[in-house]
Amino acid sequence: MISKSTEYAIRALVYVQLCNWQGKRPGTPELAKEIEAPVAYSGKIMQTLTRHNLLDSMKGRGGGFFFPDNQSNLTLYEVMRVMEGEASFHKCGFGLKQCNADNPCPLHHQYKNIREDFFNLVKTETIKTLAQNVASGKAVLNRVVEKLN
Amino acid sequence: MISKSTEYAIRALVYVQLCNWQGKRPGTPELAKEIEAPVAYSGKIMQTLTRHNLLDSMKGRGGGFFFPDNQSNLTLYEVMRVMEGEASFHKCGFGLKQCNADNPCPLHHQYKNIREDFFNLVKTETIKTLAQNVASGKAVLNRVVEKLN
DNA sequence: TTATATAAGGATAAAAAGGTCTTTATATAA
DNA sequence: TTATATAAAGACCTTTTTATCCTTATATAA
Repeated sequence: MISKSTEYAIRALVYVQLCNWQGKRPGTPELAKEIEAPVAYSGKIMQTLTRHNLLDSMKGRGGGFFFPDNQSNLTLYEVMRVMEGEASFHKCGFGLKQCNADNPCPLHHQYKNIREDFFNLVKTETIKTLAQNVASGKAVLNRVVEKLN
Repeated sequence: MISKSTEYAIRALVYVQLCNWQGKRPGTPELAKEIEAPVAYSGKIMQTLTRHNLLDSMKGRGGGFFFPDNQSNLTLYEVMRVMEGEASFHKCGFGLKQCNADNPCPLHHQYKNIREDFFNLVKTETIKTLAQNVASGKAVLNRVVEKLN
């Protein structure tokens, strides 16, 4: 449903947002460590994201990644579309090339609901909303955090 | 969400069910053609399914695939579990290794609902229910059927 | 200006998923 | 018994996804 690369991308962007809120611009090694992804591969993914203008970057000493005005209203949909393409949202759960109300696969109507719920979710949630969940301590970005008593 | 191999498997099983209802036991070439999948690869998939006893087969002339008593109450869950493993049902949408109510990823609660709906769907639908949709003309198995006026 | 830290880019490699080919075992029919 | 049709099995190949390595461009700091 969501590829590993897209997962890395979303986690990375959430981390960039968190850093930006603190006036910082993380670089690839820092960000890769935080999201527990390979450094070089994370670099490639960030490259894809900046090439598609999902965020900005600065080269050179002190450089890093950041959002314009340090705020991201990117939906997960936009991230996933850049990483996997629009088609990934519309595929038949049964694998048929042609599958619609007129020529439904045997699973069409039931699967349609789930696909729509998913679509709605990624169109609603943004990097910012996810980052807020982390900032407020309601969610975690990577490894399990020890709970205090 | 569902791999191509699992899609082939489900489509093949539905076709076997339809044939069985007509007192026939399809072989690999026939079945592969019907579900529009590569013959040799279909053979491999059928091998996996019979090895896990999701259906029976007969070698030799006049052989083919069939369900005991010509009826299948296999859920899609069981097919998918054999093809992709139990883990595929429980993965975090965000890619976290540890993700649960105590240590939720930022998408945990919203994604949980979708994953549960999907789980419920594959636990409910069976090869037989899908085959019934095709037999009654409410759904198609493969290519688009021309509609008569 | 020079050293250094960074993102970008290109080539390659490793792993996983999807797919092919050839041989073997087994059942049926002539 | 022999020929033939079939599933099973094993080795291999191809494509896609994930990942690595090395070089280049660019910004900052000393």
